[in-house]
Amino acid sequence: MPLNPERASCHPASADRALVRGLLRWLANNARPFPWRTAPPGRRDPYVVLVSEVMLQQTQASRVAVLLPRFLDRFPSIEALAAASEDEVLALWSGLGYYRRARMLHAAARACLVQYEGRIPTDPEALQGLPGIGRYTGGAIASLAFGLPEPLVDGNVARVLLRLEGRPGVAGSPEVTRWSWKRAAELVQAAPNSAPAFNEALMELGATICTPAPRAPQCDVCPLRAGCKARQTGQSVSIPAPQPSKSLRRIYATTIVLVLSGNRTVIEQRPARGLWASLWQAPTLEHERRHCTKQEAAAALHLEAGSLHPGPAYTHRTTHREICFQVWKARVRPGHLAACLRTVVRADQLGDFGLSSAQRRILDSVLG
DNA sequence: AAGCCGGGGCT
DNA sequence: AGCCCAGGCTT
Repeated sequence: MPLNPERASCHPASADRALVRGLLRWLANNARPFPWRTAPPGRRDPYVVLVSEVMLQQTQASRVAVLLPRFLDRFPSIEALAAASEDEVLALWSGLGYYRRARMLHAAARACLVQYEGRIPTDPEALQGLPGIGRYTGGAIASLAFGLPEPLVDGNVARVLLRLEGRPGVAGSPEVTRWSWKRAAELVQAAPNSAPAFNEALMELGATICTPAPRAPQCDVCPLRAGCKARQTGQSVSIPAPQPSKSLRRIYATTIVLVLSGNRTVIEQRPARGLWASLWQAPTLEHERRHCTKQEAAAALHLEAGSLHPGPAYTHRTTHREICFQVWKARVRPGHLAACLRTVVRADQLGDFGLSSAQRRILDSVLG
């Protein structure tokens, strides 16, 4: 008689408790110091947990470690964030990518003011009702800030759990997601009082020891190596299976950096939807198949073709786009600017605007 | 269920 | 240079 798969994956609570204990011992000596880890897990400032966890979505911790302090310095409280303009929030998010997160975080701060008297709710259901907060981020706030025994599963946790179990599956697939949350909930139930530290330990182990391909996991120093099925069967590297590759779209972008007296330049705002939505940039023309010609670029800005001088060229890659930038540079007098080019800023004011990394790099290189 | 949204680090 | 990682929302 075949085993019921649900029964076959059942774990004795005593084994789960031992696993939790092992991880907690390991975390005590191996947690990396990060700006959002200023208090023990379960007793952190909910606002700092909210901001850092939204930043950490799809973003490496080392990157967040650099940019979080600047953000918290400017917006030290949920009231300060709610009172800010969206433009300024985007400026402080510049360089982090996935800029919709910044808008939703801003909206979440305002929602907390309106609905919860400026407090961040403790209930996971209420948390998930806030913009930009899903199952993972809601669990992280409930657990790491409020100390509740809530499970949480991010990419690191899913990978660790899959390898422990020797369970194949494609990262991020619905089936893997379902199973990971169920397993994480079982483990949290095995030691509800230690849930926050346990959650953090699982994520930290995944980030530093049980690393994703192509980095080889450091199984020889893993606190869970004795009970890891993937290690026993030599499958650590092949679990989880890679996601099917996505198609890459190429875009040809022609950017014209206008230089005015006093080291000033002209910027424009991108459309509210799509790539780099609502962010600022030097005037840019985008095409599907080729760069526009020097004449086309000059005509679009009502300049003489002779006033354009070649600048740097480089390719900017994102997950599913390749943007080939061709840069032109033109010195112009303020009185000769076309009407559509009305936002003139000093080079040293560009930090006050939300710019993509690509535009930041272009403007920095041309304006010095 | 599938597609959209950046950026940086690894080998 | 090429390949990889990862939440939440929208459609």
